[in-house]
Amino acid sequence: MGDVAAHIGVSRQLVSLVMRNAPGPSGESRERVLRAAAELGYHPDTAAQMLRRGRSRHLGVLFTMRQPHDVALVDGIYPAAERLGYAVALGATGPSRNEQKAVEDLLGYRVEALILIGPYLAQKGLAALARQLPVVQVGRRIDLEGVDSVRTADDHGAQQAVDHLVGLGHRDIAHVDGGTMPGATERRRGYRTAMRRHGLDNHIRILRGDYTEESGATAARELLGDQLPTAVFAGNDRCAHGLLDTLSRAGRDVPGDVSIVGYDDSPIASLSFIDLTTIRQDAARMAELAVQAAAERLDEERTTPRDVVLEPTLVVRGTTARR
Amino acid sequence: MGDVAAHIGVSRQLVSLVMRNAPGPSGESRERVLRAAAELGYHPDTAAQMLRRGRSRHLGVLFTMRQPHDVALVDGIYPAAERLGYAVALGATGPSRNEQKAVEDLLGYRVEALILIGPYLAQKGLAALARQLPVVQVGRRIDLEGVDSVRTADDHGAQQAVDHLVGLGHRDIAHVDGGTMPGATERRRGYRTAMRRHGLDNHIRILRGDYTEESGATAARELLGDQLPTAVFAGNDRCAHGLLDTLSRAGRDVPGDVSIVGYDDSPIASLSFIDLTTIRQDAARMAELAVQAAAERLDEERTTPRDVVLEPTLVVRGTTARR
DNA sequence: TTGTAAGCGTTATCAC
DNA sequence: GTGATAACGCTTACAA
Repeated sequence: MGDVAAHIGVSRQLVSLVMRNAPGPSGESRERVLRAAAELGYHPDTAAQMLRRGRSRHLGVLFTMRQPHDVALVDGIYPAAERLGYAVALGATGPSRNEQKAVEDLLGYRVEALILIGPYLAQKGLAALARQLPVVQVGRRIDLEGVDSVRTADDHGAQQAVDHLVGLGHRDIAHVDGGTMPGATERRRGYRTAMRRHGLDNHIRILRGDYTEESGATAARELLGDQLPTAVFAGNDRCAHGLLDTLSRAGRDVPGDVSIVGYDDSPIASLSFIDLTTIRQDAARMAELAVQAAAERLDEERTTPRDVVLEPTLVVRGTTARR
Repeated sequence: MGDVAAHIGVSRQLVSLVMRNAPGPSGESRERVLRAAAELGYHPDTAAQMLRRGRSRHLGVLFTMRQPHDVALVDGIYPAAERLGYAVALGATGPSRNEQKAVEDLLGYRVEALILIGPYLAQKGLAALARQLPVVQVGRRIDLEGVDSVRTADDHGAQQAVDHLVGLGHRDIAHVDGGTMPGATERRRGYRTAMRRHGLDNHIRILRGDYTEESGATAARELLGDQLPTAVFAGNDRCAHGLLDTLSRAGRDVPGDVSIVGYDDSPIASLSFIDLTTIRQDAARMAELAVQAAAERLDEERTTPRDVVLEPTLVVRGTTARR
């Protein structure tokens, strides 16, 4: 910073004011400083800023890059955070890096709040975390002091899926669930509720799965070996994809023989050769609400937990048809 | 840090020594300090460390979360960096965040080198960047002062694909290329070379594509409407997937009617219902070499550019068969 | 092992 | 608008 100031013969604090565009400097000075900064390739040192300001104005985001829906969420978090004056620190988890480690790194950066996408932190660890800083869990409900959740009404989503299928004349509707994945319990519950509501109690059939293509494929094989339902509601789009491909390959026509509904409306759902009927979660909006929840705790001192629930919407494409 | 020291009645610098496990403190002190730190939920402030140390010991990683292969690279970078004493700062690019912005953020964190995965920074911007800090581009060749590249011998990979197909008796082999995506030029060249080497010059047939499923689907439709080759070498696995599904759906059997080879050996390739013959790029190794290249510039003062090239390997699965 | 002191790049607060 | 000065939390060097 000193270099920039020296280069155009002004004070360091003028440069400082301009760089964080604070009020004061005249338009002319602004321009001179910015030009000089660009010329010298100067960027303010974020670490020094954080230190001096006493706050980082950073939001930590924990994510796996595994689910397309999670990727969409991360995309949405950047602009939302920027609008509220926050920067984003990413912490990836994966085979070589567990949640614990990622969280510790983020705490080291003094992020002011944590947005958890996907990863399943144990309840105990979460509670401890939430005592240190606001935590927002995206995708599943958390009932803990200091933790907000932003999610989709997954039970409604599941009901929409079933209603849609029943409306098409299906009765024999199976569900490949998401096991312990975020939202899976609610989707399972919604499926059961809707089936009962339609008087299809004895058609309820739930296969264990998770949110991967392989679980869909496994379920498809099971259904083929047993008795094929006329429709399947999958735990998410990836699972639906596995179902779809495995059934097709086995000579079953989708949607001629079997209808399939996915969940998420991730990019794969709209691929021309998948063209999956699915339940849409609005990732951009969820990201926005997650950031907002964090900001409310940080800037408006909210302390009572919030559980923000969005309504999902049915997106009808080509994998469902009249029975 | 003062709190921790006060809490157990020791000096701040003892705590400092323990926290970064420097030699000196006795085993007993170590334990007491660590226990106290855990109890108080204390983590050293990374920003303050960076500032005082005068270096960040951070590697900036620019990535899109779009390609599975890129995700695998990010996974590999973490452990590799850790081994060499570096931390990782992630900069995601996507629809809402361009490379420019992501790079500036990383520079603000004073990352000591930049590892570029996937994103296609313009040559000019790259050259300017490389004057400020070491840059490692993963996935494609860059011939610039200050820029290293780590990539797979994509031309060899393409040749392996063609050789494999020719070995199975195929002659009419098309290639759906990756357009301007990283490595696509080399894969195209390798395809041409191998076809010529086998005397199949007049069977050379290249369809424009990119590294998405949709481009594979489009190419498949084109091939179906024109004249179906007996084998297709796709630009990458995602493209192969689009080809595979679209052809299957059109009633063509893979590999009965058409053989398909992908590229990357990403997770989708090994899905049971895709089971794609493909060319494997060793992402973990590439990540390691990328980190190593950066570390060499940083720790061993290497200044001459390096272009590290790995040999890919053919992975035979179920989408290729004797003609 | 401990204490003392300096300094990293920035921002904040003065008085000018 | 400038200039001087302190402070953020930590590491490092040196002496005790």
